Formats: sequence, structure tokens, C-alpha cells
Amino acid sequence: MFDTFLQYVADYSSLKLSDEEIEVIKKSFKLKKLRKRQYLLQEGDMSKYISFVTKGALRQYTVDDKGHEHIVRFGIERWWMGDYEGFTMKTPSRYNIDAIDDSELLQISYEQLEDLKKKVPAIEAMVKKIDQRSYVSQQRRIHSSISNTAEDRYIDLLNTYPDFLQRFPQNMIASYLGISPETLSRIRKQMAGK
Amino acid sequence: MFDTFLQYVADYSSLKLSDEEIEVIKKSFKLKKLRKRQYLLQEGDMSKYISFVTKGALRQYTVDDKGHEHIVRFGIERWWMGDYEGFTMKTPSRYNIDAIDDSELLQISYEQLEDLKKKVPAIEAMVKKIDQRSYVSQQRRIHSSISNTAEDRYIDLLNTYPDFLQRFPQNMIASYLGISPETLSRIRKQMAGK
DNA sequence: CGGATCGTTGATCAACTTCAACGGTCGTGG
DNA sequence: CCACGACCGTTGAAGTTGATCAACGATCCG
Repeated sequence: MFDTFLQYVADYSSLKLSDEEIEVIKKSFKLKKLRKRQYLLQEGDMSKYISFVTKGALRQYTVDDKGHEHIVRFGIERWWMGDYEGFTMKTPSRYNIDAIDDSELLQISYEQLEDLKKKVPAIEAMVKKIDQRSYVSQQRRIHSSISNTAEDRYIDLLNTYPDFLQRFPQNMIASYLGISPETLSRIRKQMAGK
Repeated sequence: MFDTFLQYVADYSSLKLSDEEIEVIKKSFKLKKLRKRQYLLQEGDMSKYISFVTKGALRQYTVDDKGHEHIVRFGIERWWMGDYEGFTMKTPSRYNIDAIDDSELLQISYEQLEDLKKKVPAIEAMVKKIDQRSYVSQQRRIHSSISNTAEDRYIDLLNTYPDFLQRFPQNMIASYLGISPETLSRIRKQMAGK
């Protein structure tokens, strides 16, 4: 599963890694396996780790007083998951993160990642690119959510992350979009007969 | 208006700036004044600059085919404005940015900012903190938009940016929240009599 | 003064939610 | 290995929330 990560670094930094760098990287991470439905993090927890997903699928979400779940983020292979907010604000997590399928993660603490960025330029470049992309995707999601109807937001999702549909049950997709499962079902039906 | 910026850097980096650093910083920016209603950037433009607002108020928004405006971001004193997405993706802007009031900006190109970050550690620390905050605030806005009713989103806004109400007309607040001006008006009326 | 902009209000309409029921599939324990 | 319960998607009916359209008064500015 390190191959996945090394490939990812190469793709994101377009820098070649030396053997020593690869060693440093390997030593910085530890492997974690999660069973389906297992928590990586629960609301109220403090977490110093972020996790690179090499296998499986996870979600980050809250549960409101009516028991409804609201998914703010999904993570699959080659995505990062973690309570970035809690770390930067030094507060307990507002979110839960759990595994939707059996998953494999590479974990690193934020401090170690800072350290690694200094030692390995490719990692620094990678993090920078991730930050840029996440800014852009968040901004677009905000824009979609204030501008579009439920159907258009669903279409946006189809275009942006076509694989989500295969990977996640429909009710979670609905939660991610901020609509009820019933509405999503009807939207899909209605789109099928277009 | 440089005082505003220097104070901002101090607040965000908690590092003291040397006189030479202050000189380098001053040389990197150029002043720009905007009249109310004047564009800083229009959809389709390419922009290499980001702007630090020392005075006034701006908004970043799109206009849909029905002529409705959708505001993704506001900017007032001590905020940054610019087409970050267009710069990182090297694409023309999807957004318009214009001045809501007469405004004063300090402008710098992205390349120069990179350069400045290397020369002045306080700037680097500042940018890092901004990135973190913007991630967190975007995530929260997304969460609010998928979880909350119009009223709750308005309450969120009141708590997060209490000054927005004084600074921006109600129809723009509505646009930012993704609701119609009429709905916001009714929500406010209804909340007043609580 | 006259026009544009802004917030408000009422009436109607469309979008989405909620509640309830049903059928299919899948995983697990007996 | 089968049966049962849990979970998931679908559908219908009714209810709620928010959008739209239109009209009006107030304010601001040139």
C-alpha cells in the first residue's frame, strides 16, 4: 500500500523521490486497518493524525438532534481524511469519521508531516497542491449549494466525482448533497426518463 | 493603509518585522482604489493579482442565465480578494468581483507573493494561517448549507460575521445565503417577534 | 424633482420533506 | 445452509418551506 502513496506523491509533486527520501517517508507513517462501520474518529475526540487512504472508503459527518446524518466529506483511495479543523483550532472534533467499507490507511501526525515537508521537497509540493485543490473544490461546492436546485447539485456531483455513485449508497449521496434520500430517488427516476 | 496591513501581518504571524522586511513588503504591493460598483475582475478575465482590502467592501459572485447574482464571498477590511481558483488552475475567472463601497486595496501578484514568502518568514506564517482559516470556514459553510434551514443559516451568519449586516444590503446577504431577498425579509420579521 | 434601489408584504406556486408502506438484497446467527 | 432481520431504494400522499410575481412605500442621489 506504500506504492499507492509513492505514486500519489509522484503525481502531485512531479518530483522524483530518492531512495533515502522513500525511507524517511516510510518511517513516518504507520498502517491502520479499519473494518466496515468502524470509527476512525468520533465527535468530541482530539486527533493529531491525518490518514491517507490506500484502500476502502470513509465519510466525515455530523449527527443532528433528530438523528440525521450530514456528510461533509467522503474519502476513498488516494484521499486524505482527518479532523483538520480540530487540529488547527486545537479543539475537539465536531465530526465523526468512519469506514464505509473495510479500509487501509497510512497515518501520520500533523507535527511529523510538518517535519516531513521540510525533509522532502516533494511532500511539500504535494501538500501545497492539495491545499489549492481543496480550496477550489470547496468554493465550487459552496457555489453549487447556494445557486443550484437539488437536481443540478446532483448533476454537478456526477460530473465532479462520477465514481461516488458506485462507491456509496444512495442515501449517503443524498446526505452529502443536503437532500433527503426520497428526493434523490425521485430525481434519478425523473432523469432516467429524459 | 500600509499600517493596516502591517498590523495584520503582526496579528497573523506573531512575528516582529524588521525595518528591511517592511521595506521589502512595501515595494511588493501597489495601491489600487476602486469606486463603488467598479469591477476588480470580470468573469472570463485572467488575473495574476490578489488584493488585500484596507478600506471598503467587495463581493465575489456569478450571474446566472436568469440574471440572478450568487455571492460566494464578501471582502472587507483585512480580507483578501482575488480569483484564487483561476490562478491555480490557470483558467479564466468564473467569477466577478466588484466594489460595494469605495475601496482601497493593496495588490500583489501571486508570483511576487511566493517570492515575498521566501524573503519574509512572517508573511509565510501569515499565509499559512489564512489557508487554515479559510479551509475551516469553508467547511463550516458547506456543513451549514447541507444541514440547516434558511433561518439557521442566517443565524450562523449572524454569529460568524455579525458586522456583515451593517456592511451589506439585505439582498446581498440573501444571495450569500442562497435564499431569496423576500425570504430573508420574512425570516427577520419572524425572528424580531420571538 | 425624478428615477433607481431597497426592503416589505400578500398571494400563488414549485420544490423539497416527512411519514408510511412495500419489496428486494444481503449478511449473520441459529 | 437457510431464515430472519436489517438495510436500502422506491413510491404515494400530505405537509412545509422557500421561490416567484406583483405592488407599494421609503430613501438616497444626481
